[in-house]
Amino acid sequence: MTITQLKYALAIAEHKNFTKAAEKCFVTQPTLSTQIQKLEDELDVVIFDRGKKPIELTEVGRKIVFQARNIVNEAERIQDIVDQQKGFIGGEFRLGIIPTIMPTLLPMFLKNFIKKYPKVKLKIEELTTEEILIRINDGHLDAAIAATPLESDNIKERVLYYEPFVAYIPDNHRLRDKKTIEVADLDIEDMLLLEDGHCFREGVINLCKTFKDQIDEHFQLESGSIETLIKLSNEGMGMTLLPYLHTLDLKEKLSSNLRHFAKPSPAREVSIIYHKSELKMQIIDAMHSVISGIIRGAIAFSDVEIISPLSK
Amino acid sequence: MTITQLKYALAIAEHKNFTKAAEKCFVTQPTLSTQIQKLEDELDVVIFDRGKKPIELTEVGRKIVFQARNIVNEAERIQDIVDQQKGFIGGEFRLGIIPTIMPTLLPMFLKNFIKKYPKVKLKIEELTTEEILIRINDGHLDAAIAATPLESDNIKERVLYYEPFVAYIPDNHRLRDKKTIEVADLDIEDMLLLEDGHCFREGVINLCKTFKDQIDEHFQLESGSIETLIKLSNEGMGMTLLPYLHTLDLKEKLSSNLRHFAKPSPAREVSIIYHKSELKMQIIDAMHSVISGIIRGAIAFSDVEIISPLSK
DNA sequence: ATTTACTATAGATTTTATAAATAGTTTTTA
DNA sequence: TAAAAACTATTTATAAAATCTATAGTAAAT
Repeated sequence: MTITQLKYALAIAEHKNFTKAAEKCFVTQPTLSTQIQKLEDELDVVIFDRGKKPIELTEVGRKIVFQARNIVNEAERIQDIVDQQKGFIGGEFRLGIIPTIMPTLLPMFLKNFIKKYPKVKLKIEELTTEEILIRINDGHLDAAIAATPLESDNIKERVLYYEPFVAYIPDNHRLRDKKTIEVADLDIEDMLLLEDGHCFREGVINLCKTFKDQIDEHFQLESGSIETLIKLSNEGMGMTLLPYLHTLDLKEKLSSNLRHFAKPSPAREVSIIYHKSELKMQIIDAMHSVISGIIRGAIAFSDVEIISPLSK
Repeated sequence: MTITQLKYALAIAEHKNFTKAAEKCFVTQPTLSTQIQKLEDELDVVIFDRGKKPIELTEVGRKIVFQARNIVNEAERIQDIVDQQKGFIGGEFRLGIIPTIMPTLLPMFLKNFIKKYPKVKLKIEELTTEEILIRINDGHLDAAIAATPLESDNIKERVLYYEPFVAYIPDNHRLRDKKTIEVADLDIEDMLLLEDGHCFREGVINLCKTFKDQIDEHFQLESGSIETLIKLSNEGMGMTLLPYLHTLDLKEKLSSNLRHFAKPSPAREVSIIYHKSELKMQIIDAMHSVISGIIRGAIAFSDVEIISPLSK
């Protein structure tokens, strides 16, 4: 049994296809066939049921592949140990970001990061929180940026910043003339909410949920949903709440519709999250420090005192 | 990086000597030299400091070897998964037993066990609890039988039985004429205690400790210390306490000196303990069931109601 | 029935692991 | 301090393996 064989088995289990898995492993298909056969012979069990199309794992195969994932992960940590020793920050780093954070945060930190850590090959993907959790667990993502807390097993969180919500209030809305908004002013009946807007806590959560299905259908299909939210609001569907960073690049005409909350402002917690194994921790640390620095700058321009809904 | 290379590194780290490690790995010394060099070249770090005699691990080498232990352990679990799937109970199984359990328990279950599970190659070693914990952690033991609870991290316990203590009271002792003994009758001043006799709990623990150093010097050096204890008792050094199973094969002359405790009798908890990774769990299960069965038989002949000091 | 989409097998080639012999080190001993 | 002992590293040869190319085999889809 070799680590290579286990990697091959993982690739086949993932793609359910020898040929595709071979490509991903940068070897030919017969190589996989023979290596998997050797592994099966050595263990004297059948791992893959080639009878079914697409290929399926046998019962014991599933257990073996699960364990193979552990072994390969642990093996990769050796390189991690070496990198840490050398103070080397580099290699491939796959980062997931949720849609409502992606467009505002990415332009802010990306240049900085690749300048500071040119040896890191960043692969960034826009994914939903749900997809992110799956991919961190199966090893397809090294880390992600998402709204927290998630309280997911196996996943650790490290807070990057708290992003206040800002009310967007169109013409003719009953709250239009208020200078600052109170949480108590909010009426769920005339408010458009983003899926991520579930962070109010103190009792608003349940109200949000009544809107959630509707929101999923209308906005969740594309990443630019916050733009859509603003347009719907402009067309009289109600007020809405925007994450603070999104309000920074609104056109002047639209930004006149913004109303900040009275302090303490409700906010969402944004964290970098990663597997508990803490693989590639140096890069995660690096990214944390870069983003924290950038955000400190962005917040400095604002007049918003950020208070987390989680802090007492 | 291969699993083989990691195993070689582990062997060298353990024996601090390429030549000895090579023997243990059943390869020649140049094989180890070249494989370790390949590993070091691939990772581009020095793992072993050959300058020192005996060989030492470098700082990063220590971390790598620690991680290698993980990887190799996880890799061995693949075979474990396969065995479990096949219902196969076999392979090498290294069991540690503490001195005061070894001579009585081993003859009782060994024949039974090897008859029922002939494919298991048992390697049994008599070790102190301390040595056992070290060896379970470093992977040199698969399991052990010891007095519990130990509350050691990384180690799980599964109770096999509760073994009552029986008082051994020589001629002319003040308790000689009592039919049954109470815990309250015990006077630490005239009692010889075995190191393992620290299981009284309810306040006796501290008293035992006053004797511990003395006991270490006199009896702990050899496994037959209980015999010595009886002899010392016979020579007027005081009464003593014996684990129940030891009293079963005392000569008739000596067994007349035994006095059972009034129920509930103080007892020691004896468990099979193993690493939390639960490697070779099928064999551990098998051993547990064999020993439990045997003990149920042995206890049936006794008139001793067994009540644990831990049960309320 | 034929094509398509795979996986398995065979034979050749390259790479790798290992052994045997030996050279090079350091430490111990006389 | 010279010789021996106790090691590890290097060299060369060999056996084993991993991999490739080409092709055969097999099941599903058309």
